[in-house]
Amino acid sequence: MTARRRKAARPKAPRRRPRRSADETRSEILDAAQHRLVDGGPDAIRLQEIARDVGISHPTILHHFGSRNGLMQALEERATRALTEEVGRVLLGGVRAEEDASGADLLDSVARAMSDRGLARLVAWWVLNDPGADSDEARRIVARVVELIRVRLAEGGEAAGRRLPSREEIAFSVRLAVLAMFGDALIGPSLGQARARQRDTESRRFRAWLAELLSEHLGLERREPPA
Amino acid sequence: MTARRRKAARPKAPRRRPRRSADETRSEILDAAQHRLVDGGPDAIRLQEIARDVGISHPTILHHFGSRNGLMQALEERATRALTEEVGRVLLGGVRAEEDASGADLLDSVARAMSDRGLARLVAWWVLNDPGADSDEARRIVARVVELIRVRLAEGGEAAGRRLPSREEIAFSVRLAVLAMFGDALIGPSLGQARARQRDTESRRFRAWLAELLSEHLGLERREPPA
DNA sequence: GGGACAACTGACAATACTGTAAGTCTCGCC
DNA sequence: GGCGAGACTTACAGTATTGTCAGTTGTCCC
Repeated sequence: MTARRRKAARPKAPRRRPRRSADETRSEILDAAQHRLVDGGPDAIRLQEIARDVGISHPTILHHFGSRNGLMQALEERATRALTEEVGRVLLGGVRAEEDASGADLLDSVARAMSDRGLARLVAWWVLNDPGADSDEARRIVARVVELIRVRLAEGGEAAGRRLPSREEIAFSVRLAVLAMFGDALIGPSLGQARARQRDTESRRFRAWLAELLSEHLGLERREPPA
Repeated sequence: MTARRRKAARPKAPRRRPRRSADETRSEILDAAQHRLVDGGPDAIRLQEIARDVGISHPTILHHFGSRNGLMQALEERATRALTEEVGRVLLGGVRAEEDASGADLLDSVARAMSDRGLARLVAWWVLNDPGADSDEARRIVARVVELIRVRLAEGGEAAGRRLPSREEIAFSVRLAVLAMFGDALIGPSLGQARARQRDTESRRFRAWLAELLSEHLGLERREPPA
């Protein structure tokens, strides 16, 4: 009675299956996983459900990522890279391109990445799951941003003969901006005083206000492009 | 072969068991659950482990809370109440008691509640798990704080003949402070530029800096108590 | 064309977790 | 002292989820 422990998979309906490349599938799996993570909470990452979303069977996920943990790690890596690139793009692009990418636009970009693309939730999730985590990546980005701002302040300040804020002061400003956008994406709407309809407007006003506050504090207010 | 589906629990060693009151046990269970949630991540709430922490069997938890969900709900309720009380205590007490509870102390209190007691993590967890959540409680607290500050500004401002900031401006300031403390508790250390040893000092400096920034902006800087 | 490699699958195993049943023991109360 | 309520336990059921196995099929390359 113990024989035949396994039954072979039989070709039920040998339907022609279009096959994707490994990278393509991996990417789709990651997309689905991220989607679920972002709007379903941490418990929403079930291999079977992700598989269903993508239209594959769940062992395929294991085939590609080795284990559930492997999937999570891949997800984290990909998102970190995306975040880094986003920040780099926004900052380098935004700051250099136009003369006045002052404050508000920059904050808006970061805010969009944080909330629209679920970055804040992703980050929050990692932090919760891995309390001791300590991202050198983030530190490095902040450091770079601080230097960028310093350079810009030096350029603009010379002409006006203003005093240059200390590195710490700049670092604190950046930290504040990041924390505010991060927190805003998570709990901002619950803190707003406007009615539900106008939360978005309120958030935008808040960002503008913050940008103004910081520029003012750092002495970065170069307004009125030559009319 | 189908009889005797259940075996009665037999008195293995009729050890004298000291019995706690229901409230006591409930409270201990909640403590353990919160502890696990705060420093083990969202997946760390397992009935069996909580039961082990407390020194009871897991059905006892179900006996007291009905279901796992019931436990979570109770946890949320208790923490919300604690938060509300904390904020109220700090604000009403802190603002009224001494003349100069200005900014920094207040931020420190909130920060302590957020990080030491794991409130930030708790909140983050709820937000992640319940994306649509929208806390009226939080909104109400913010509103109350705004009014308090307004009153205080009006008192101090009359003498100095300063212009009173708009409600929105105050609201934004409060929002910023809350977001900053919330975010700081979660990802602050990963953003700091100091080496690991001095993160605490850096955080404190950051709070002081923020308090200064906000007081200045709101025109709340009444320094130098009569020497 | 044929062979190797890898994408992919269905069936199953193993495990872990929540929840239930039924009974024991303690305490407060009359 | 007896009794009822409820705190608490053991044993078990049910189910969901990750992971394994062995096999099939498409694709690339010679």
